[in-house]
Amino acid sequence: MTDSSLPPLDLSPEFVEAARTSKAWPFEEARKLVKRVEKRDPSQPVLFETGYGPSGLPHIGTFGEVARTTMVRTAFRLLTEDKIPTRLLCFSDDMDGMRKIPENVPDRAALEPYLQMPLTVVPNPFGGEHKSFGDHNNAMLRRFLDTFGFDYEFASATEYYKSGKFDEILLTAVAKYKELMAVMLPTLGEERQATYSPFLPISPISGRVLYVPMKDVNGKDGTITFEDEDGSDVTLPVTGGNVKLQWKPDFGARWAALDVDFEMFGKDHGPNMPLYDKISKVLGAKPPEHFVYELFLADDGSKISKSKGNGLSIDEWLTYAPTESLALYMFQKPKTAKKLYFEVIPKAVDEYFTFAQKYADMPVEQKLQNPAWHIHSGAVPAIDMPVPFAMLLNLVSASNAENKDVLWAFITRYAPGVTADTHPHLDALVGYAIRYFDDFVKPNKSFKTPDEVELDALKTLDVSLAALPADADGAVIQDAVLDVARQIERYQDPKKKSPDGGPGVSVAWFSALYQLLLGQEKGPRFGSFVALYGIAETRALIAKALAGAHTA
RNA sequence: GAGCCGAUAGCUCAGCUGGUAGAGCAACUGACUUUUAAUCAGUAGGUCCAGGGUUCGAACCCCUGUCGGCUCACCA
Repeated sequence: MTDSSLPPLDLSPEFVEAARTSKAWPFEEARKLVKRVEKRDPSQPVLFETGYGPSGLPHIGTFGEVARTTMVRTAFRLLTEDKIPTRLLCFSDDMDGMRKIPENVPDRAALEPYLQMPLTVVPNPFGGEHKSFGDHNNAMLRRFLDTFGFDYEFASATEYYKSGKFDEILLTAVAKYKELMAVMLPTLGEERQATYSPFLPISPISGRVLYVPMKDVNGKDGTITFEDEDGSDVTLPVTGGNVKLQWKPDFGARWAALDVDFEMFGKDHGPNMPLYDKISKVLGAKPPEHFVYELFLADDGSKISKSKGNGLSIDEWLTYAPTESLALYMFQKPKTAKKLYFEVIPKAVDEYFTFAQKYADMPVEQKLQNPAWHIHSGAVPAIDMPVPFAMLLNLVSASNAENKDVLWAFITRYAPGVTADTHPHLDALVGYAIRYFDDFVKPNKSFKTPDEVELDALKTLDVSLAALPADADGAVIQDAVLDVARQIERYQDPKKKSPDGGPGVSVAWFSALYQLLLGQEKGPRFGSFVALYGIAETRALIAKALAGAHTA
């Protein structure tokens, strides 16, 4: 991944000008960055970082963090007319010890001997090409990010530690051990204070990451001395991957070592921010600009927890809606706790397409406020979306559309000239709508078991449909359906009149059809439904109802 | 206990730099349908949490309070 894969940005003067005062939050953040680097050598890249704890799978928060960071990055590029290079580093803490065995791995017992060892030492429980569990998770992360086309560079903590990229900062940390401790100790409880160490040696004996007190810290030699697992004192150089830093110092040290300019994180890190900053300063760096975003809540306002299974996973979202809709959700109000549950999806989808459609006609100031600009890193595609997603979801259940063709038939009727070929984005939404139908509408269908009268009625209807030409239109079919009901007392309605003056047909007839054939209380206009759905297919529904197959 | 966020129509939320309150859904009415879905047109609905301040003017800015939520206090 290089800069060249970033989309080109419209850098015309009115855009740059508008960016300077734009209220959109990515610009607010980016302006802080501009100030930060204005006196700096402009050839030095501005580094954006996101962190990743590799003990779990990438999730919706991972997406949000990278997407939002990219939005700030794009805003920064526009503000600086793309004259200052930018990088986005996704840093994986894969040298952390495996503190517990994840739930979602095969043969958990096999991992037991590797507890507390760096994740890049733990064998990969999934087997396959990746050497370690850490490598596997890293690969998952990269595949995940690549799916969305993010521009980023991947970094592995293990690689950075072992290759010596952190040696200099580690030596500084040893030299400033006392200052580091002075920062850390007041934040800890008494018990923890007694054993705390910013350095976590990797035991040469067991290979585990040790949380042990330091017996000696030698700034001159760059070594630490501690009691290893067999009780003997061991002295190790802090460099070369022998020792890693404990979480909080690790954060600050990484910032200092890499000259990170910007990093955002969730509210759970918020209170630690000043601490990270202090560490970073002790180690001689200017801490990056940061941005604290809110966490998501489940629909009842409780926090999302994977074990509870509340809330919504990224897979669930992307099963029913395009990525852009999720990106929109991430763009909107990053600082307020938003509820994340299924019902927000259709709204996000429709809003996204509305924003994307309006984009071209907006004045520049509004373009930069338009979420679509941020979602697409400035390159907003031209989109025509004649049918809202919310309508598709209604339509899909109203029309019993089990496949795209049926749904498309209804759509083309509603919006003549609109087809899958002319509107590929809509076609994608149609696909999502069908999944929604399969997963939410279908399972909730409840078919009525036909009684005597209904059995007879269905048989008659079947015969009558069979007599129609295959290409009969909706009106003809509707008449045939009504004719069937006219002969049945239950479905006669004296208040209405048939064309020949006899009693009309009651709505009960159609309700019965929906309940018997579609498993729904309500349904489409029956004649036009059959025309679109197919006479043969409708007769198949009837056959099923007659056989009692629906209720089984 | 500390920090952050929120409180606007029945529900979910918009309200950008202060200028007579908006949308979607729900409700109701009607149109199209010889009857049913979608659709379309329309109607109704709000002391903008409370109190004070700044202002010609506050949902918006400042202060105080009330209520709700989340995060952190061990670990990443």
